[in-house]
This record gives sequence, structure tokens and C-alpha cells, in this order.
Amino acid sequence: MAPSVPRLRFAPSPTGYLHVGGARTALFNWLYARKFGGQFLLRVEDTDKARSTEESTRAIFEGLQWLGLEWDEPVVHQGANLERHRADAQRMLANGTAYRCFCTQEELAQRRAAAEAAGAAFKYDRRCDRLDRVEVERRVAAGMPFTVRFRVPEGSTSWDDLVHGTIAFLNKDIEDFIVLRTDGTPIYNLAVVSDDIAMAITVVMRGDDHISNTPKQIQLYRALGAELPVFAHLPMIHGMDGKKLSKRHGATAVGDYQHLGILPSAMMNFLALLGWAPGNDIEVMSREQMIELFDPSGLQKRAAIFDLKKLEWMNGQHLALISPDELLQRALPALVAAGYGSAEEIMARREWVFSLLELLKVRSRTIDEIVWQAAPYFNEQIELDAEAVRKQWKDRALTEAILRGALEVLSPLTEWNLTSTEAALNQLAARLDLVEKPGKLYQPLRVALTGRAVSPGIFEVLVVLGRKRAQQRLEAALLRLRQDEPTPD
RNA sequence: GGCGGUAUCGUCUAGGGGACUAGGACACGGCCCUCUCAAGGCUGGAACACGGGUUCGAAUCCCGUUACCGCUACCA
Repeated sequence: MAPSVPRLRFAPSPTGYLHVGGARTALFNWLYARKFGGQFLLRVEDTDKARSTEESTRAIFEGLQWLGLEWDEPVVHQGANLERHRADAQRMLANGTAYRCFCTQEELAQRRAAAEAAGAAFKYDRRCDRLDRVEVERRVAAGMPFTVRFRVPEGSTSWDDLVHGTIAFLNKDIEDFIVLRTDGTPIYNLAVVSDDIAMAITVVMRGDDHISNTPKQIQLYRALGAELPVFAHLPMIHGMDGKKLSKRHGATAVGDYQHLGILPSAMMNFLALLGWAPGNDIEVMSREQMIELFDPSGLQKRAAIFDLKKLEWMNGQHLALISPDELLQRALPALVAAGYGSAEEIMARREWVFSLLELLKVRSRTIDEIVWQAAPYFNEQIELDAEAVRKQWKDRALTEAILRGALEVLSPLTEWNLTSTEAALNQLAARLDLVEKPGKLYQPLRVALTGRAVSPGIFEVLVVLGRKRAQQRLEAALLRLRQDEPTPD
């Protein structure tokens, strides 16, 4: 059983960005630790120097931080533990659970090819384990290079997986695997076990592509005299075509979603639901609720398919939940990038921005959509959408009457708010006999005020625009209408 | 090939022997609300991979088959 204070770790290899599958694995590790009062640690598996990069390490940290998956102790770099890995291999050599193998890579490749040609499965034949002590010593003295191989014992290896239940392997199906290379560097399975023991990891939660590594690792724990952790193997994430999620499916890095205008809380919520369900038909959750409701027994065994549409819906739900402050904080960089002003300028109009965001977020699924919709309110000049103009300003005489009339009823207002502008426009509607057809009145106005056929309610637009700009836009529209006048078809 | 894993609507899932004419959500269609677009409400179509058992009774348990996925390196 898991001890009372569980320790878990997320152990990515820094060979790319933080993949959504990795992010979900990290998320479940984190949830488990938070739920049961344990620790969540981070270990960078950078033993593969050729493929590991600093940049990738940084990208992974950033992705985790963006999601809010804070780790509790300094990051462990696997590459720094080489001496311990080596010492552990020596320990196994000394206690007889491993042996030296002098077969070269070429010989092995040859035998493997021969076996395959004969239609048989290749498995190391243990020839070096049969060398007598004298011969081994002679070869070592002669400086012959060797690897260290683990001697897999008879019998079977099984464990009670937290998500799959009991999984068992026959040891005869596991070959004597190499644990230390000729150059004295460790193979993955040794490095992982050695580090997990050193970090006192009690729950190893990882992708189910590691299931077949697990019996080997269990043997290693035993050979090193260490207590076994609890294993939990999480399913993978697939793309819409049911294949393993890859670049072909579009964005796979969590950073991509950040730039698409997804909220971290929505991303977390969505990822959590991909492979776990709290039950009771609960779907939208804050991070606190997720921790509260998390239960490893609800972990899914089956690979899930990443559905962008649902992520977007989820984001819309979270947009509705977050505070104006948080929304502004998350949207600010995108607002600046869109050219709406400097961060200082935008923050100076904080209250106004709050009210604008409040109007736009309900009609948006992502921050990017909010930014796009915000253009007519931040920019001095608006672009008239040609399609909207064509459709809504079709009747030029009526449009002119509406614009002129709006200017007339709006100008004398002493108060400029939702109720006063509504009253004024109602008056205009009556005058133009459009009370029964409000769309005929409001749509042309909407185009004049925002340049678009879609916007928040017209009175809200008037208020957020402010009297001055609203009037300027109506006048500009009138002008534009006259310029375009001589266009009889 | 060998070994391992998985199998409920298109997708995410609820379900853990009778409460199932299988529930919810996304997506899709319709209706309502409505100045547009959203949001919201209501509503429709849509699934237990197949075959055998066990049982009075199976989506739920067991065994096969099939399909898909993973591993099978001196990669991680």
C-alpha cells in the first residue's frame, strides 16, 4: 500500500516541447500528490545528450508553470546522477544479480538478424553468463569492453497496477537486459529505478507505453534491495483519427494552446476529463474542485481522443468563471500584440476594459476571439465589413434616415447610459415606424458603430463606445453613405 | 512473430448482475428567448465490437475471436 505521504514525479525527457499527453500525465501526478497531501517532483531525463536540449527543458518548465503544476522540490537532472547509476550496476555485479557481457553490438545485431531470418524471436542466449570466473577475469584484465546485463530470474513478475489491476509477465519472456553500456553509462531502466529509489518515489504514475518496462524495473528494485512503489499506468492520447497524437493532428504542445487563447484552468479541466471522470455528471471544475474530487479509481484504462471542439467549449465555460482581473491579466499580452495600445495604456483604462471584456467574453470561446471582437472599441478607425454593409445598408434612403435620426435623438441626451439610449432609440423607432421591426433599425446602426454585423447589444455598444465616439461613427457612416451614393446598378 | 494492454453514441464518459425502453457532456439538427452574434432553456437523431458460456437475470463476471494501441535497442 502507498505510505501516508506519497511522493510522485513527472519525468519528461527534454527532446521537444511539453506534449499534451505529457501534460496530462503531469496533471494526474500533481492531482494525486495534492489530493493526498504528498509531494510532486520533477525530474528531467536528460541522459540522452544527443537529443536533449536546454531550450526544450525550458519549454517544459514553462508549460508546467503555465498550467500551474508547481513542483515541490528542486528539479532533479538525471544526467547528474551518473555515478550513482554506475555504483548501482556495480552493486548488482557484486551481489550476483547481474553479470558482465562481452558480446559486441555487431555480434548481437548479427545474431538477431539470423534469428529473425529463421523466423524466431531473438532473445539473448546468456552465453556470457556461462563464462567461468577465470575467463571473465582474464577478459577484464585484458581490457575487453563489456556491458552489464541483468540476470532475469525464473518465475513471473506481477504487480497490482493502480489503473489496470493485476498485470503479470512470465520471466521467460523477458531477456537478460543490459543495464550499463560499454562506456559505463546507464540504460533507461536502470537510471529510472536508481533515481526513483533515491528520490523515495512511492507512486510511479506514467504513460502505459511503460507497462512492458515495469517487470524489468521491478526486478531491478529487488536486486537493489529497495521497496517497490505503487505503479499506475495512464493511457495515451490519440488524435481524431484514433492514431497517437502527433504533429499531423495540429497543435500538440501545451504552449500552442496558450497562444491560441486557451485558459490554463480550461486546459487542465479538459485534460483531466480525458482519462478521468469524477462521476455525478460533473464536468466543469476549478482546480480546487479537481483536487477535491480526484480519485484514482476513476482513472480510465482506455486511450482518449483529443477533441478540440470540446476544449473550446470548456474554455468558454472557464471564461465565464474567472474574475475580471484574471481575464485581463491573461488577455493583456494579446491585446497589446493586436496593437490596441501598450500595457500601460490599457491598464490605465482598467475599468472600461473590464466592462468591455465582460461584454465580449460571453460571445467568445477563446481569448483570441475576444481580442478580435475588441477591435472596434479599442481602435479609433473601424473597418467596414463589406458583406455587412451590402446587406444592412441596402436601402440607402432608410439607412440615411436612421443614421440622421439616431444622431438627432441621441444628441440631446443629458445622461448617456443603457436606459437613456434605449429610450431615445425607441423614440426613433416609433418615428420611422420600425417598432415592429427593430432589426431594421438596429442592424444598420450596428454596422455604422462597429463596422460589423455582429456585436454586443446595441445599447451596450453605445455605452462602451461613449457618446463622442458613437456620434463620430454615425457621422462618418453618413459621410461614407453619401460618397458611395452614385452607384445605381 | 512474441509479450502486454484496451474495447458503451462521431468524440469524452456514467454504469461496477436486476433501478437500462443505457444517463450526462461536446459536436450536429429543431424549437424557445431575441436588435445581430453568443450565452441560456427545451428537444431530436446517435452506442453496450462479435461469438460462446456462468446466472432466474449480463453493458456489467469468465473464455475465445476480431480490431486497435504499446513494448520487443549498448533510445527514453
